[in-house]
Amino acid sequence: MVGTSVLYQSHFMTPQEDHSRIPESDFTLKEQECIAFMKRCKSLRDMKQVHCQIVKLGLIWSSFCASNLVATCALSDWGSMDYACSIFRQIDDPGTFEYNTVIRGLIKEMSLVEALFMYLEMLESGVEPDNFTYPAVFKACALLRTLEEGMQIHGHVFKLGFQEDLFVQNSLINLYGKCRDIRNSRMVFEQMDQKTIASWSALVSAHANLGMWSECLGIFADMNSEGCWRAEESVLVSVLSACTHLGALDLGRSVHCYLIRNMSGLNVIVETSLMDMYMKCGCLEKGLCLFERMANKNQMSYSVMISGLAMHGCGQEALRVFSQMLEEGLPPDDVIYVGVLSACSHAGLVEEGLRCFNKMKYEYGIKPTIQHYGCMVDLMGRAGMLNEALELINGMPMEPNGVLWRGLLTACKIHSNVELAEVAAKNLFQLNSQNASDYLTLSNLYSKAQRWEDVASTRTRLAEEGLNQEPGSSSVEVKREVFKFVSQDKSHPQWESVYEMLHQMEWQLKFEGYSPDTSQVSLDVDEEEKRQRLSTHSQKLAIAFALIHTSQHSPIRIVRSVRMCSDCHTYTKFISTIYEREITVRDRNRFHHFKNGTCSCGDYW
DNA sequence: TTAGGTAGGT
Repeated sequence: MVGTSVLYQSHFMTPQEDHSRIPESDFTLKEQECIAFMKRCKSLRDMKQVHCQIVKLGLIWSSFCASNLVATCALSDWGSMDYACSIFRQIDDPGTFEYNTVIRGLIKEMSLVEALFMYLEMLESGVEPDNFTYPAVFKACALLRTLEEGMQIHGHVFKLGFQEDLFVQNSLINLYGKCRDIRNSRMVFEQMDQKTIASWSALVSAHANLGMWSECLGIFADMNSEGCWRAEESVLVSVLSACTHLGALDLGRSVHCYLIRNMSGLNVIVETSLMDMYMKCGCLEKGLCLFERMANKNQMSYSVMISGLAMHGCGQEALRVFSQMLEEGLPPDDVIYVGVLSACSHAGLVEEGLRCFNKMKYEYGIKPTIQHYGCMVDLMGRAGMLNEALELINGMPMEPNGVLWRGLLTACKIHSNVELAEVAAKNLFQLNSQNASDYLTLSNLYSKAQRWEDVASTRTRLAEEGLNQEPGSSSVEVKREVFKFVSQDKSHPQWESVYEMLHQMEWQLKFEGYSPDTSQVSLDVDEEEKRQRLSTHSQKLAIAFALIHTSQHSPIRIVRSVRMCSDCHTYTKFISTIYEREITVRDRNRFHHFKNGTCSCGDYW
């Protein structure tokens, strides 16, 4: 039974109107009419009118009507949880449906803890949950990332025997996924008799959330092989994200083809992920083309485009897109400014970068984060403003992290400044950096300065710390297969033909005027040994392999695990002319596009 | 008689 206090708050009825009980046998027809009216409500005001009618007709005594009233108020977009709860609280004997509705309503307005308390109240009141209760409760746990409570409630599911309900299982996959418990997420999935697109989707998202990109693609392949291949945008967006992170351009392209064939139009999220995938897989033109054709660009589409252009070294173009965004009235945020500042840094646009940094702080009131400072240290460092970069670090309102000191150390390497490099390295090592490459960078600097004793002591310290440098690698995609090479690699079955090819290439390079820059080899070995080591850097092996196995004029795409040495850079420029190939190299930070003897970075990287 | 899971892109 519902009391009357709330009802009289309505503007549409007065206390003197009678709402005496009508016989239950007359409920059905009038109930249906009231429910039909509820469904037509477009606002809380409409709802209050229907509510009055219900009271006037005496139907408020019908638990079906009262339940629907609570449900409509709790779950409609225009609804009000306060109103829904006030009706709910006046129901004498709320049952499972009423509790389920209120729990869902609370989750809808993100009152997640309250939703869990409502579930507890339900249990304490002796109202038995059903298979509709748990998907909602697990959703609350998933959003709160509360694994412990989620697991306890999973126990209730077993106790009540809902463990085989499809919706309960799907919500559990999601719960464990969100709580980073991938083992249990998979276990629930594997124990399911029947799997729907939502089950696959939840499992793909669980892996995507953890950055398990290869597994994500594996699940997607299983999903297809089990005949569950349907246009489900959310799954495809996760798959595109995996392609982006792994550089799996071919799969990304096939997802794009599928979307074009099967969808009447693409929404902004799908378009943005496609654009991101193309840009990060090296297809700048394709990304730009998608961007230009997008009907509705939002802040994130601009952000993806700006950071994509930054990675490709197109600083001016990134700044143009940024201005376009501001002209369209979209406000910049801190993430977009990371893209803008890194665009300036990669393209050597020092003045623009400094101007943007100040504008961000003073015009838009965005407080610089450590990422922004990282970009600025990079920007100044690359441009040779090493003391200014150090000053910026020292004046930061927060403690500098390893990324910043590493940025300064790399800049010192570029500009051969051993003194400042020692300052950067000292700070970096104090942060307990477990990165062997930092020691090697310092050692390379000492080697360039021919300070062999310091080279030896740095390498000894590296050994003492027990750090192993994972060898830098270059991967190349040939006929849909990825081949990975490390320096001086002879592990590939065809290594002899690769080395033969390298030999032939060297002749051509010599003829064209290339001479190896042996200063890039930081070992105290003779000149011949240095040349030999230099000629078998992983990138060169990957290029030789690609030249053997790909058709004439076809582009070569290489993914490096570490930054390119300047000799490999020069070498690749020569190769792009001699063999008339476009070569794209992606390292951790950016792309280099080699064509006709030049590189898109303009030799600034 | 009422309802539910997945929902993504920097």
